[in-house]
Amino acid sequence: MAKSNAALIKSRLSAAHEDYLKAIYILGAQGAPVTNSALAEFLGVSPASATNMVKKLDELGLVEYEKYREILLNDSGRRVALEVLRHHRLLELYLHEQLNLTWDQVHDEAERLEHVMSDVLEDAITAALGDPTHDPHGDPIPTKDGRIAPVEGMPLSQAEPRQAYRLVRVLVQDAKRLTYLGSMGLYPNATVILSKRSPFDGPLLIEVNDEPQALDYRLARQILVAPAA
Amino acid sequence: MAKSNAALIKSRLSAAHEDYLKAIYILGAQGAPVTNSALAEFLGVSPASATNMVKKLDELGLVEYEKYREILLNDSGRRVALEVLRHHRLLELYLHEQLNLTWDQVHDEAERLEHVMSDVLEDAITAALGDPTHDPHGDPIPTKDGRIAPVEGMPLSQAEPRQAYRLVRVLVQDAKRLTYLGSMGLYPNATVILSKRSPFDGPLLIEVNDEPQALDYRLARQILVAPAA
DNA sequence: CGTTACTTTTAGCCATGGCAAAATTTTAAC
DNA sequence: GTTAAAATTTTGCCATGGCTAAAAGTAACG
Repeated sequence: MAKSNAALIKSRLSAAHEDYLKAIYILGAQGAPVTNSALAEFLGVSPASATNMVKKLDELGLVEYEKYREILLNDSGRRVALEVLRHHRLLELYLHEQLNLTWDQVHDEAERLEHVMSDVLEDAITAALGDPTHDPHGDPIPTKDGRIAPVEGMPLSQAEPRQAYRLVRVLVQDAKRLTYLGSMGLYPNATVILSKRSPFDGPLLIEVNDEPQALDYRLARQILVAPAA
Repeated sequence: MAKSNAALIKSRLSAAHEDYLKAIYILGAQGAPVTNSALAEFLGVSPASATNMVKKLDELGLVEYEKYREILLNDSGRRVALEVLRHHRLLELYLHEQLNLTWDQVHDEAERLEHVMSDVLEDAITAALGDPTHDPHGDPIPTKDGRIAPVEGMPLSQAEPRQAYRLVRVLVQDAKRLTYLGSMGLYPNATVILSKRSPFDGPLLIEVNDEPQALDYRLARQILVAPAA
């Protein structure tokens, strides 16, 4: 019942609705409370616009929301958000693996395609990729039934010096920064060693696949690593 | 100058604008004059909506239009229309060849994807397919610089009896009818012989790849064939 | 020609999803 | 507690792209 109801709702959702739900999910996953202004800033719209849309999402039964309070996804809303996120990350991986787009090109493309992808296409892409679990940035791909792997890894900025780590995830989205990181070999599965920290949150000296590199502290906080095993 | 102007215009076009331009092109290619009501019927909107949008396209410099007269694409409009048509047919072919969608599934999917496809993706798909000339229905794919192969073939309904023909194009778009035609083997490149006509525009008796089949006259008019060699 | 039938446009409405500016509520500081 | 600052919502506006109903233009026939 809840399922068919949600299916009915879903078929009437616009790309804007989906973008808001996805944004609420992503902001929520970052820990901080999801306020209308945080949402507005994330989406690049005015706070007034966010308030308006969140009220609509509440009426559609997709979020829990009371004036001046934080926004929470309910089960229906979370399912939609995870489905859009699944589309996004499947597309990113597909575009990268099968169509040879670079990892800095895939985000923007997926951002537009994710809203117009049928179930048939989702399944076809899943099959072509062999039911993958992570996209080219190391972000976990939600499963079709709405489960998602927990966050793994720690920021490279907090790594132990002289230990070998495996790069597991890059949270950076900006295309130019991704190009730059790629040029240093900082892709998922790269082997990274933190050689030396600089004081005052200065750059890190690291080794990427045995090549020495300097890395800005703020970028290092957006790169997640795990002990190399 | 005209080119960069058009590029600026293009970046502001909505999916609706693109759909109208594509529809004007397709209707125009069918020979009949493109009136606002024909356009409205083709797109499934009211005549008033079509009038409205055509006025906007005129203001954008994409069509030549005067009240109560037929609508003509100008060079800018035709270029946009052919680009959208190129996207559509490239996508149909890609979805069919690389992702194994059936030929009755690809039209609706391409209809949505065609409006959100970047140049980078267009080029990647073109490269993956080896710069193809026709989609799975035999429709010619416009080139990137806006040229399109002329209509080839004659309706199967007008074929010479007992002659071998090659099926070159299927104008049917409806998914159910396509499924049905596919079940008879009526794909592009099939060998077709018209065995016998029935009077009063009745069904045709045909042979498809040496299998006898009955075919409705109206469908036969939407199947184009060329002499087999 | 003039009248009628048909096509096309205009006028006025609706929903969506933006915005800025004004009003309100919450939070934080005293 | 009171009050000032900050965050949030309300109000009223805009553009887009639909719609229906009414008005106007075109065409065809007697």
